[in-house]
Amino acid sequence: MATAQEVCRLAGVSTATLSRTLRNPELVKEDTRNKVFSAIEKTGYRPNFLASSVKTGKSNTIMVLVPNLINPFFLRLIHGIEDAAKEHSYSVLLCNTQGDPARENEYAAMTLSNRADGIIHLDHSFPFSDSDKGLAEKVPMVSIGEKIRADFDYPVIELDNFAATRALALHLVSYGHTRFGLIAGKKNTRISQDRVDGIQSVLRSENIDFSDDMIVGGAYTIECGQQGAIDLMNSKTPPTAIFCLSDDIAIGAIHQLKQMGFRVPEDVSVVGFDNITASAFIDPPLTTIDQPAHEMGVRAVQVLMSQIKGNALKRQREVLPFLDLLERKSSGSAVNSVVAKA
Amino acid sequence: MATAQEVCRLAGVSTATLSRTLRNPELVKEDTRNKVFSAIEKTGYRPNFLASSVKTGKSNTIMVLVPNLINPFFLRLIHGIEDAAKEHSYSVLLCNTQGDPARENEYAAMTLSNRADGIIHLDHSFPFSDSDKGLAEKVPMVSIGEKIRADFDYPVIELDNFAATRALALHLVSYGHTRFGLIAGKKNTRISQDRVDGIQSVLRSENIDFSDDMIVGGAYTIECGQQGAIDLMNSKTPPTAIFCLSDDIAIGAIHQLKQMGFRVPEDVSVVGFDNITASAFIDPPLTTIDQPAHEMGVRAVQVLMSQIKGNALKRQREVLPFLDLLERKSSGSAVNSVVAKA
DNA sequence: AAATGGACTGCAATCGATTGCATCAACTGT
DNA sequence: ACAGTTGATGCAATCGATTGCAGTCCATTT
Repeated sequence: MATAQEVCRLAGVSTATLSRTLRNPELVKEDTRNKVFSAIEKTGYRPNFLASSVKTGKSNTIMVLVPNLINPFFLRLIHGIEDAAKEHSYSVLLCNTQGDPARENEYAAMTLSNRADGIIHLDHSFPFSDSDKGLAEKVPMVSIGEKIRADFDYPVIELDNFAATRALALHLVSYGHTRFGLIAGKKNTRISQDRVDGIQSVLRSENIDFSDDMIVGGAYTIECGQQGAIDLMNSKTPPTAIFCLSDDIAIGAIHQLKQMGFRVPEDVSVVGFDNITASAFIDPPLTTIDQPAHEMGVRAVQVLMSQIKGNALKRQREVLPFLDLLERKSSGSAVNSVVAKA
Repeated sequence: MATAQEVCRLAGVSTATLSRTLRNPELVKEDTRNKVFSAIEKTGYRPNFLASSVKTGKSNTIMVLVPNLINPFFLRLIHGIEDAAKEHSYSVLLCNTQGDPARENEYAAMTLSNRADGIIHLDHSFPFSDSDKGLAEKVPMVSIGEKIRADFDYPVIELDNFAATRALALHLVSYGHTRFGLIAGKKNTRISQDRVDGIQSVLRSENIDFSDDMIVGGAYTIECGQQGAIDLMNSKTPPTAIFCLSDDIAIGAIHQLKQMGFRVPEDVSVVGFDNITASAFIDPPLTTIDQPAHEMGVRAVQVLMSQIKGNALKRQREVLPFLDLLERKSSGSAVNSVVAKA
């Protein structure tokens, strides 16, 4: 690779002019510029990204902390992040924390050594260790999903989970369901709470009982959906309709219900959350909430970039509306359910 | 953030000793080391990653070029890559080329400016533009899947596609199938060719005809699987068994076949390729080939690291065996197929 | 006691850019 | 014709590390 010196010698200019030609062309006279460009062309010179980064103190990189690469919802988020980052000439460092706090912390600490200019955080924990907390105060960060640490100032991009599950609940109530179950991803998170609250807000006004023991689950996985279906259907009052807090959970639940001899939706209705690609193609196609995943990723980058540029944060929470309730075939009337008759 | 100077002043040492304490501790006397460490602790100092990278010329980053973030198979690969990279203290720059050569080229060129030390390439094209080709010769690179440019020296990690589809074909033949269709991802690629050859090697020895017009498709997507099923079932001699070259394709095909009134596997058997998580949970559960995706990612990193460290390449192609033929419920006997009778 | 050698440590150059300041030429206005 | 601008360029310091070389100190050898 040609060095800057060679280019400069060939073009008959100083390194200062070389640098200006590339970064602030308007400061350089046109024919000088052309000389420089043709010298660059001839030598195949590329400015060393690392060197300019040391000097400017910006790595033009954002770090994405993701708990796993299985949940298809994260992929749509990452896709959005990637697109938006590219728009800003930023690169994306993908960090799979595997839900491990130590690993998460290790990655997050990399921002403290200029490895990245900011963090987009998809996990529902706090990525910095206590010892780094003080230092972390200056690291631009935005969370997607929910915010854990109230004592720490960073913005969050979230979905209007309350409204989304309200829509789902209204949908199921309109079919005449009165016995509900719910399979959660992570329990005791704000997301889960908001979603349960959304459901309750509908059921209460309909005087339908929905108690905590009808909430099972604990992971956003297919396997969790299977186990959740087993638990719910074996309870004293098995539900005729099941809210699944992700499409993966719903896929597992439907699979298990069929395995157990229940028809979906004739005996049990199942609704999901996320709208992953596969959910339109399972049997029956899944009724679900379409999340604006790509847009959430894009917004996260925008907010982060504005932090990186040093702007004050305008809003601490940004709540996006859900896109749509997709009514497909996994939900329907409860009148002929063998479960209800039992 | 504390600077190196402060740490040095506090510890009463030079920056040289600071650096050595962190990078080559064995060169520093123990009590000096301790003084340095406690000064680091006190100040919260972190060495600037960018600065050390300029000096060493290594960015400790590998770039992963991926055509999309939809195909779940890529995710397992990326997972493996990430794990292995972390093992080597390397970070992963995720670059979504979206199948666009311009975008791909733009990313690849970043290695030329020390943005990354090497490339792992999951697309089936050649990431560098012709003008960069000369420069690219020195960039460590490894491809996963297949190699496109014969004139360019870089290693490939591939699956034994031939053996895999042979296993699938033997499986289907043992059920008595004689009329086959195939829905490909990208046609005219080495992968597709090898897979078709594997099938042919079985069918020829059974004297079963399998002509090119029974090969449809063109993308590794669910939608392509749907369209492929339509095309195949509307042909003059519709097949009783369909090879799908990815699980996503198979999911689309099965969905479509059911839509068209065919039973799977009673009328038409469908087999997939990849073993993504969802494929065990669709109806019917998919017979498929389990690819060692994680391991392929890991191997790719190992080979790349050895290139980065300057070792000569030992093998140009590394062919991994497939893990398993998972016989599930989407494939079965052809005797009662309405398709065969028609 | 002098010489040898090994273990530590510091000085200062270096990596490859960016950028404030100085310089110089050309142009403007009076 | 001359002072004052303006525009374009170069000089050299700087970013924050790493590292070759040289110097110091102390223990060992003869």
